[in-house]
Amino acid sequence: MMTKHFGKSDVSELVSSLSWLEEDGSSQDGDESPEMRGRHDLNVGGRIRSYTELGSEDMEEEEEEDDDHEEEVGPNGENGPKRRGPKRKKMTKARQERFRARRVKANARERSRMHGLNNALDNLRRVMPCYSKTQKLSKIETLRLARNYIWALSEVLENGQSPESHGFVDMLCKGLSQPTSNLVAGCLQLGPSPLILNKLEDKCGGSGMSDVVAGHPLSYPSPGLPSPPYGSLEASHLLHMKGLKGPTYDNPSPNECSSGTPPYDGPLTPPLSISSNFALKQEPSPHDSERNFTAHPGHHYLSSHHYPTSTAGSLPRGPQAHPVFQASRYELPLDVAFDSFTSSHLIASQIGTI
DNA sequence: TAGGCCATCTGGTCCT
DNA sequence: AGGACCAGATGGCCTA
Repeated sequence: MMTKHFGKSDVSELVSSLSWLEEDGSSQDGDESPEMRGRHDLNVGGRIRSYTELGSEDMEEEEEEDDDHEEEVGPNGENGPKRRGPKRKKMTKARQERFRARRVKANARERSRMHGLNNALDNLRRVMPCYSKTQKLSKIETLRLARNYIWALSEVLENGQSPESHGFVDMLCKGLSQPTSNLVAGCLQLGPSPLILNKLEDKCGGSGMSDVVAGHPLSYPSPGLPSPPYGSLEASHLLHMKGLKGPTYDNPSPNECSSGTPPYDGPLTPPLSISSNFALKQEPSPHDSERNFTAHPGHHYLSSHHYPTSTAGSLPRGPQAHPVFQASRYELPLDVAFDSFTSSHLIASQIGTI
């Protein structure tokens, strides 16, 4: 089977093409075409009534209203703009039925199209570094995190930056809402709970995989910390990151041991191809200079200063973060939550105690 | 109750 | 002609 390997320039282009995700809010009004603006005008003047609300009589009524508008008189007495295009035919009963049938079919297609889109988005969620079945990222947060993830990994490729570093988490959290930032930071720093590790151990017979995961600095067991639904770093992701550190790593199949989440049956292309990307000759991308991302080493990435709370409280949905974890956003209860040297050192250095 | 997110319906446009 | 795609409108659900 042929596998396409993406080089750094590909990654850069991809990240650059997603730059609109950085904008706060999803409005793209600025890109609106004149036709679309015209369409807005057509919508002015009343709510569009759906055909689930309209009986056939209502449809006829609406048709008559439309006919009346054709001779509309403007505010100054002049004739208003007439509707362009061919004059509408009278809605006969048969036409109404055909129209209705067409509409029903189109609705069904649109529904299934959107379901397909949502499935794809769900698959994307599963390869994100903090996939949680119970605390689903919203669509926009998923896209933003995906963009950040790609960008962060490209930085790893380019600069050899450690995926365990503060900067890596910083990049991942860029532009995300505070709850999502907390989720990501928590997943990457605190790693899966002992429960997950135990599960992995059970599944893997207490050898190999569990050692690998437990040995990873990112996955240091954190007694007293909440277990999912606060999200977890998938074992597969740990493996990817571990794989970045050197060629001696024994990389078992990610499908052999999962961390309690359903196995993703689709291709795991983005993370799995990372190590092979190291072998590629990296060429500077023309988009490199266009990237306006900057890592912010030294920032407290758990602080509200860095991650505005404009959408905080709405994302992610579902059970809210554990009080201890929430409190850690500001108070950093090192003795309770961060008992590993790595995490404590990291957090302590951020708050300036070292 | 307000605000965010989401699913659905809808009509317009483009393409085959 | 019909399907895919898109964006606006709407209402429901949920959480703070």
